[in-house]
Amino acid sequence: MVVLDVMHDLPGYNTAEDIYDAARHANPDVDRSTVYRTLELLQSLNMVLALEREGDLRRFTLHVGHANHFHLLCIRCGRVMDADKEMLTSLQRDLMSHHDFQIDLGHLTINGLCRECADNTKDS
Amino acid sequence: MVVLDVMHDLPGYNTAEDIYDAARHANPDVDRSTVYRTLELLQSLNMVLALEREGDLRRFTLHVGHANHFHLLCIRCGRVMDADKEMLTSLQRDLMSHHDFQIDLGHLTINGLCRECADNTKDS
DNA sequence: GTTAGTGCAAACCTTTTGCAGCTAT
DNA sequence: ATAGCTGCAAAAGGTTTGCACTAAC
Repeated sequence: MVVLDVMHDLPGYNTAEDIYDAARHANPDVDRSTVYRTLELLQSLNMVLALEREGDLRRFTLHVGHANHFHLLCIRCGRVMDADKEMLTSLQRDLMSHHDFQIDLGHLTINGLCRECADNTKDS
Repeated sequence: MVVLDVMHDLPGYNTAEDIYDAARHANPDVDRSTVYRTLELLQSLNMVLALEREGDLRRFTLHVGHANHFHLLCIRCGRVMDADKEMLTSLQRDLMSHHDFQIDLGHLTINGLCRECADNTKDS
C-alpha cells in the first residue's frame, strides 16, 4: 500500500494532508478519501497512531517498536520525543491506588516544553 | 454573559454545541458564533479549559479552583476526574533530567480507564 | 460472482469570518 | 462618534460518505 510506504518515509507526525501529498507524489491517482480510509484501517490495526493537539490538526505516525515508550509533545514547536515508560511506574501506582484509574499506556502523550522552547520562553 | 451562566450549570465537559443549546434555551437569540467567540475569550482569560480527545469533539469546562489538579479522562465513558499534581513530582523530575522536558502542568490530561470501565472491560 | 478497495464528487459538521447593526460609553 | 458585542449568513477546512467501477479470489 502506498500509504504505508510514504508514512515510512515521512519523519515524525504528519497530517492527513501531508500524507496525501506524499502519496500523490508516489502515485498521482491516490485520492484523499483513500488516505483517510487507509489511515483509519491502520489505526484499527494498531499500526498507526493518531495524535491530537489542541489548535492543531490530527497527526499520524507509524506505530512500530514504540512498545516501551510514551510521547512527549512540545506545545511550542510540535516536536515529539519518546520517553521510557518506566518513568511512569510510580505515577501509575499512585493513580491506581488513589483514583482506581488505569493509565492508557498505549496512547499516552504528555504536553510540555522541550529544552529549546523552554529556553526561548525564558527570553521573552 | 449567558455563556458563563449556562456553563456554570452544565456539569463536566461539554461541546460547543451543548453550550450553544443550553445558551439558546436561556436566550433564544444567542448565536453559535457568539458562543464560539465567547469560549475563545474565556479561554484566553483562563476561565475556560478546552479538552481535545481523539475521535471526539472539543469540549469545554469552567476552569476554577483547579489550580492543583490535573485531569484523568476515561477513554471509555468520557468521565473526567481530578488528580493531585503532587503525584507528578517524580515524573516531572525524571522527564526533566532525562529529556530536558518540562511538563505543561496547566493542561495535563492523562487518558485511561476509570474503575467501572476497567471492570467492564475485564468482563468482555 | 462476490468481496474488497478505489476514484470521484458531493455532503457533512465544526468552526471561523465578514459585515451591518445595536448599545453603551 | 467610537468601541465592543452581537446576529446573521456565508465560507472555510478537515473529514466522511454514496456510488459506480475495477481487480482479485
